[in-house]
Amino acid sequence: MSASSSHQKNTQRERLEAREQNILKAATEAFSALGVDGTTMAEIARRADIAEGTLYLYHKNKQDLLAVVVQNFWAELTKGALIAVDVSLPVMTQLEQLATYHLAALIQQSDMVGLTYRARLRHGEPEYQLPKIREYVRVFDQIMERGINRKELSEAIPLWQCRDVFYGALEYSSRTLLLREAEFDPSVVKQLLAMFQPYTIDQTPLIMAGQKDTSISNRLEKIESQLAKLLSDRESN
Amino acid sequence: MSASSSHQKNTQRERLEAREQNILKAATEAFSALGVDGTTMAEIARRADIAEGTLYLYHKNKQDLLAVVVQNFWAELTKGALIAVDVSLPVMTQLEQLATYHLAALIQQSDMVGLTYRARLRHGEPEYQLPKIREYVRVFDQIMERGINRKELSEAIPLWQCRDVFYGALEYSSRTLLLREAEFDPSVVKQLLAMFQPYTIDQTPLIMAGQKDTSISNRLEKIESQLAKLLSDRESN
DNA sequence: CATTTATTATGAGCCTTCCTCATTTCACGC
DNA sequence: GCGTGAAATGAGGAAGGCTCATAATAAATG
Repeated sequence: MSASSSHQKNTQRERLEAREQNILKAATEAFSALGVDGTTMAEIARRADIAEGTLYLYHKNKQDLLAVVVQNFWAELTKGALIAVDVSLPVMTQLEQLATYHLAALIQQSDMVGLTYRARLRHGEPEYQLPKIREYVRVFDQIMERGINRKELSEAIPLWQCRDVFYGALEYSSRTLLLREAEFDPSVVKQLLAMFQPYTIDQTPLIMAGQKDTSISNRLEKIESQLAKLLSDRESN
Repeated sequence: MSASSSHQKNTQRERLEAREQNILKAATEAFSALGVDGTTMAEIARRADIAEGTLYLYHKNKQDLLAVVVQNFWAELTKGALIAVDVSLPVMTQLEQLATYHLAALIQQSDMVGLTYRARLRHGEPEYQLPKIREYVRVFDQIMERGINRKELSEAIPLWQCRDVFYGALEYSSRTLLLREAEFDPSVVKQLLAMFQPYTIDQTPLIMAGQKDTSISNRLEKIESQLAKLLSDRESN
């Protein structure tokens, strides 16, 4: 089966693989454009240029096909996130990169968020979580672990709660921005990261000394960032 | 019902109202237990003890019925939230009450979260937001406004971003807790509120008096110098 | 090449579900 | 009672998910 060079163009397996990709692409575009309920299996078949029955050779049913589409999306997102994050930088910068990447992706491909909620609903429903999403979430966890190892983050940081704040806030923010038909807004990321400041271990000895009153130092940080923002805004005018 | 002794039991309007409530209850229970796709109009009609066609005298279609169910849920939640929050207490305490109430509700009625996502999908889809949810969200906004008025919160607080962090984090946290089959966890609320600390204006005179703390004045000086630098840079352009 | 065998593709048709509408039942005033 | 308008009904149309008997194609064999 290896010496298939004599055959026409592709080995059977390759043709099947290509067909599979074709179906995935057709389904993704259809679901994205028309929604789950608005998309019929006939429509997907038409877009993939195959018969309706053929779909069922590749996917058990519509729900299964949707799950594959969604999983594929998150797998691609994971690849992009790993590229967007530069591990050589301070972890707070890495978090900023991830947050920026994530928010931009949610805004740009907002349909996929809805499809993801839909794909989770398996009919035997312990609210199953898709494996590829787990992998994506791990990108955040890895950054945090790195932060702890490098002593840039407190060991006492409540990891999973921070994760929920991070992703939860970004998803809601993306929805707000879309609702207002606004563009990507970097201040969202800024504000969010500012909230994680209390968990950072400042590297400069100056701050180490002032660590006793976090409330005040946070307020100052707030002023600093706002000031910076105001100034940059003025500059752009 | 006592005064209308001449009539059988109820006036027609009351009977219709009761019927409406019956349908709402039947639909809510069915959707909640079986999911949207798992619930047929026939099943709802059966539970409400009416004919299938009758459903369509009260609701345009299945999607519309779902929307009514979901809206009703959020309206009830709003009532509960207003009771749960004691406006005489400090705003941070009010926020804690709201967060606790919200998280508990999401955990206890997690089905409704899924139904809500489903109800949002109108087929002419600018990702419409349900009015009753808007009202619910206002509970948070009112607390924040109160905080600003009472000088317990900074005026510079980015309201909508805080709102997204608040609700986004709580929804994600509820999902995490459910996934682990864990109970309500008060530490989630604690951690979340801690992240809002930077926006609070401390009321104790202690801090007011300690304003000449060197650490603070040092950092203020730094801000001043940065500001001066930025301004001079700007001038030179 | 010819023939057999295995794999892959097809689409007519079944079944379920949403929804409509012609018909029937009911409530109420006269 | 009786007529009128409102409310309720359920049979049936329409549409979509999915199956399966059949056809086409590729691989294996002589």
